[in-house]
Amino acid sequence: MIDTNPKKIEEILSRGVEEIFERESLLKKLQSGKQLRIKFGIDPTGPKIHIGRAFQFWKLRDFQDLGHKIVLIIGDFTAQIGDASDKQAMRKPLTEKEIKENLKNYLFQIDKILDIKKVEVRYNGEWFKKMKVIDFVNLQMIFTAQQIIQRRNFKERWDEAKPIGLHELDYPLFQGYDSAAVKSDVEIGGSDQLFNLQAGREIQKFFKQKQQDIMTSKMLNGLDGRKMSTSWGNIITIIDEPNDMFGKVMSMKDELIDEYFELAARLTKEEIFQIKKNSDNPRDIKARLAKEIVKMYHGEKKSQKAEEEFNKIFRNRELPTDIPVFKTNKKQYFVLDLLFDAKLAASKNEAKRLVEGGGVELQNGDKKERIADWKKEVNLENGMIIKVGSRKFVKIKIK
RNA sequence: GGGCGUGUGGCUGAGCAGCAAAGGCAUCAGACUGUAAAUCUGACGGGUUCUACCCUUCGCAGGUGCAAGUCCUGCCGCGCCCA
Repeated sequence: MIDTNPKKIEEILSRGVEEIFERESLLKKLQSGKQLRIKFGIDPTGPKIHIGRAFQFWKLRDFQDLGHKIVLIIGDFTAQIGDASDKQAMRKPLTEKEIKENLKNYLFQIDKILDIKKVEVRYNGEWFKKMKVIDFVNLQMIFTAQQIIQRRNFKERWDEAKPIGLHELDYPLFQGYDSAAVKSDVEIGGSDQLFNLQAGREIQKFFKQKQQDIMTSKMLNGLDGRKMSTSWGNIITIIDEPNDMFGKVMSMKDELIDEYFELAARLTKEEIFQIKKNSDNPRDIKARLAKEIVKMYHGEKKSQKAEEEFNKIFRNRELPTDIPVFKTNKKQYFVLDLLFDAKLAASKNEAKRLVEGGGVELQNGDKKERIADWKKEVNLENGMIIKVGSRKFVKIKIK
């Protein structure tokens, strides 16, 4: 029932892995043939899972495929606190309503990667909501203030005199206590989670449990090479539309290709080697990577289509398959009003800029006309296409 | 409770009383191409009768100036230090 194939185990312990404590112990556990409890905690803080985080779920999937038990901790309680990992500033606590909403979306997305029916899903409110204050204080006694504060991102904020919420210091305790509550054998997380994962080991020790082994994964950088972050807009989420997903991969920096092959795709080393052998043009390698990533979340067919669509629009500069339609009953239109009304520009000033920059083109059949004068009034015809930049199109429909 | 400091456009961060407000990042357009990459160029609050004019912005509310992001007063938020 438990797969102990050495090759698979080796893959699990190496691919995309940053650190393991204790490696020997974990290896033995995996070889033992016993079913392990693999803990993974998520705070339903944002609505979407990006492909960087998805890597960790794929890692869990590997464990699941070997027959181990995935214990997914939903931090409905801790989400109200806010983890300090990876944060330079305090995080706003979420309301219960937001948490519920996020959670629903989360499970739907996780199901794309894990077999959710086989996962043990636990909410940490289950134990925290009834924890007594005295028990919590006891938990705090396991650590000294120095131990907690020395953690890098606390230290940095401390040194820079930036605010650190007192409650934030408790976060590692809560996450660590989760491990004791579910008696986990292994916990995985991002490399920014190392501190929290280790707290789990300490707390398990305190409760005289066997200490979990911990594994941290490498962090996938965003498309521009900076840290992935929703606010940077450099992420790909696993529910992005196929075309979007494909395009985003194509737009990433060339230097990131290897990283994405390792963390965002599931191809074997041999396959990757082959791809690189076939072409040394980054465009082609990226296209191959993009296709693979889209396939993981949308399947072979849609992935194929996304590639065709991409080539159509950007390589051959043709029109996309689906063009939004702008319905109107006016046949004469001032360009600025047209762009504004068709939502191709957020304001008339912006429309003006676009025209002045030479980014606006009208297409009617084979006739193409670049609009250079923003005062111009144009005659509309059914089926006419307005093109703004290289990727915004609108088709005119006259009522 | 006391002292000091701080609050600027999507973010960051300058700003001597005459600025729609430097720089950086992000964004958008153009050229180029291997692509929505890199590089270069330009734009980047809104509106209009459009090389000009008008309106709205620099935590909030008042005040002094012909003129205030810039000075004064009072609030509010945030930070540090002392208690």
